[in-house]
Amino acid sequence: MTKSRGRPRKSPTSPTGRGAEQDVLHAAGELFVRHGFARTSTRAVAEAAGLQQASVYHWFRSKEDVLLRLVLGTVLPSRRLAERLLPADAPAHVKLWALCFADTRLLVEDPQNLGALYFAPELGDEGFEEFHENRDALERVYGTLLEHTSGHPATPFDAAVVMGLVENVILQRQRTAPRLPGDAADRIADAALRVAGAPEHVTEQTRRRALELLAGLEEGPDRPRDTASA
Amino acid sequence: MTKSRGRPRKSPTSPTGRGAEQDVLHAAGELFVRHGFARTSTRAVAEAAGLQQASVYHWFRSKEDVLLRLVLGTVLPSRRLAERLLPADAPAHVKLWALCFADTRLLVEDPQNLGALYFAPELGDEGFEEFHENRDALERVYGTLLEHTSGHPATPFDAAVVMGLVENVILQRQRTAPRLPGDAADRIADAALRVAGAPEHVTEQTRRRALELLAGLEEGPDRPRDTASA
DNA sequence: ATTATCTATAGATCTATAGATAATGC
DNA sequence: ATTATCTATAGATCTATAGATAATGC
Repeated sequence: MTKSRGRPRKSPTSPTGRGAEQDVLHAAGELFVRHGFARTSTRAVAEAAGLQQASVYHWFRSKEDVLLRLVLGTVLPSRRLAERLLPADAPAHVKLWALCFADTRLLVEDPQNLGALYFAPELGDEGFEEFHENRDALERVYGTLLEHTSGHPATPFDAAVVMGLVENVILQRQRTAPRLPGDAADRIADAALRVAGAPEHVTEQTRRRALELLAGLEEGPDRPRDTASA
Repeated sequence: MTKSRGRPRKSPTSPTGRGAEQDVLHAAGELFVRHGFARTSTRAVAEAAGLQQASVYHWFRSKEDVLLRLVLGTVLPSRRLAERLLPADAPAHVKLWALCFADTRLLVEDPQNLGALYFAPELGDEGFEEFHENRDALERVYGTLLEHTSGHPATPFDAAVVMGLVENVILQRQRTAPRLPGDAADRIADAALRVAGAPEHVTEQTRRRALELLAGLEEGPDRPRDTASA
């Protein structure tokens, strides 16, 4: 634990314990999801992060920049997962089930439900192109796996319907009462195969093979083992 | 065409031709959907409606009141449709297909895509209880028809998945490129039956019977024929 | 010297209300 | 008298910048 660099904060504890930048992202995530981006002031973010309002601008160029960082942090893991699944050596229906399952699980297990920010109208503004490129790439993977699963050409509409099945859990989490069952990810992935016209593949075998595939990916190529690097 | 009552407007033409209240609702719908509720000022609404900012408050108690009117105007037709379909004399799978089809069509054919307002974080504020009651009632009808179609108990999660399939077209409409095929409503309703575990009912016969059922409802009970009432 | 924070504030909003005004209705 | 509009504005924001300050690094 090295001593911190600049002037000390008035309230000297970092809420996340991981520095001011993370404090701001964490506070903003919570407030943007709960109240919406436009209605959350930089003052409210700073206060929740244990800083003065102006200090946010040492770490971020604008309020929009904070939002961009949050949505990129949410869509990038989904995209990486999808693009590592796509070339895997397994039947298309197993890969589609695995993608829906793992992507749903990412959304369900995010403590802040940051996926809710995907629906912010501000994402239509200039400066969010990088987010949309990544989301579009993810949607194309859904389309490709859907096509290979169903055996028919899949339109962007079809891909969006399946991906919408997954993203639907974001909206369910936002409702007041807790609605998501513990096996939500399995059930969304099952539903995706049914929508894809492959209900005969909704089996224990598909689920088992998909989970094995995902387990393999986690220690697979491009993802070096988490060896304790002293 | 009677003469108008109060002081004349500075710009004397009503954009909708249906009076100031409708002008405000139409302008607000357009702007709230495009830019979001929080980022749309009452000044912008008034200008698009051909009024001065303060005149909005002759017709609405607050900006939130405008939003409430818009979302009620969108969810109420869906709820009415659902509750007239529910007791109809037809198999559950036909009624479920009909509900998904008709509800999707309402969303797809709304010129302003007002369904986008369902996702506004402001709907979580106090004062929107009436909206949520109506949306919840609609969701319960989805759940009941799903249960009767699949033959299994349906959880709130299951109902929300099917209703989410329908509402997904709202989000697809918001994306830049036009993605919705002409038969989007049919395809969503087909997908709903597949998710419900009844792919064997995705047939021309189901579609035909559902369309007949809907045609019957339009002139059926509680909906007096649109006779020219001079 | 560098860094991260702080204080202070400019300038631009934005919502809702108060009260005046210009029509029609009776 | 009633209605629907208008003008003007109070009071409360909100974002981003300027510049001071209090640490550590060398």
